Amino acid sequence: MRTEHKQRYERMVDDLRQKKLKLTPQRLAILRLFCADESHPTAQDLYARLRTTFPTMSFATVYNTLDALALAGLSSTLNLGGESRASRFDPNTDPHHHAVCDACGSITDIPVATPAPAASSRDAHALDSAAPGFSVRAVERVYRGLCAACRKKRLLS
Amino acid sequence: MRTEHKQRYERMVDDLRQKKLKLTPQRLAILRLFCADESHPTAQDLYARLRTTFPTMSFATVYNTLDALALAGLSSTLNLGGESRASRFDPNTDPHHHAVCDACGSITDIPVATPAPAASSRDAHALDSAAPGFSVRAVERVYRGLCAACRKKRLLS
DNA sequence: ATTGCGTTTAGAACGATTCTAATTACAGTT
DNA sequence: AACTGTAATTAGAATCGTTCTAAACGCAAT
Repeated sequence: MRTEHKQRYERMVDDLRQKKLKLTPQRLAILRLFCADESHPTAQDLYARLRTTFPTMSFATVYNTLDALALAGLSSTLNLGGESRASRFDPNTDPHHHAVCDACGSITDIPVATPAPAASSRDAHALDSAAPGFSVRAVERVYRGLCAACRKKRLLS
Repeated sequence: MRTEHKQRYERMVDDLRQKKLKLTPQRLAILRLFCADESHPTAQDLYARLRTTFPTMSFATVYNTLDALALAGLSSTLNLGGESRASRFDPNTDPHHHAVCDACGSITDIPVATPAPAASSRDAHALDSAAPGFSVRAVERVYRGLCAACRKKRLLS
């Protein structure tokens, strides 16, 4: 786990270096926080935590850095609606789905189960019938429901 | 097709009546536009078209009406990111997925292919391993890529 | 040490949505 | 058909998340 985060961090730093982008202390701090964060934080979340060590940090810097990572394919941006309309940022580049809790908004990564060929061929057919000529680049799946903790709370009340 | 839209409209009107909500001319106009619109319009889209017949229509009215429908389960709200961050509204209550064009932002409904039991059991297992105790209410799937028209344009340039 | 250009900063601007307080008008009652 | 309670509409302000701006700054190549 810890090593996985470290690898993420190193891939991110390497990418900035390769692209001749500057390794500013602000950027490195953002990367360090972000690559170890499984909670799919908002820009606000990161900003708030960064301000404790960089009192002058600006929102633009957070967004700029996250944009650079997304452009490099080292992170992605999730728009899942719900209470807050804020984007959630995801440093996990392995193929995965998301389980989103209706009550608390928590997001959990779900590794993809390699699909049965029969199922995927049926899906491909449905897609081609409804949207002929559409070329798929990526498929996203979101499970909506209640996480274990919120389900428990709901049963009590 | 036409009858399908009419049925949607009637379900919407019936629901408002049952809930003792008032059938104002503004609401009826919104329903008429919306239930026949396959383009997954934004609130802006609807507002702009409604203003031609209701020059005094307010945004709040559009949002209020769409909220009422969503609450009744007669429509849903899509947050798909992309260029504009505006929500897209969907009057189709049949189970379906969405194909979203990266270039033009168009959204196409894809009816669900009934999944192979083997595949869905594998998915359930992956979900339960990664998010134990999560109770699923709904599953959303989004295909990202290029629609036929945008793919064609891209090949030419 | 110098210097060029990418970065950061604070704050303004922006787009989408929600809220507010005052006005209007539906629909049930007489 | 007039009356009335209450929900709905309106214009505009407020809010939230995000992007832009122009000036100051500082990394890294020389």
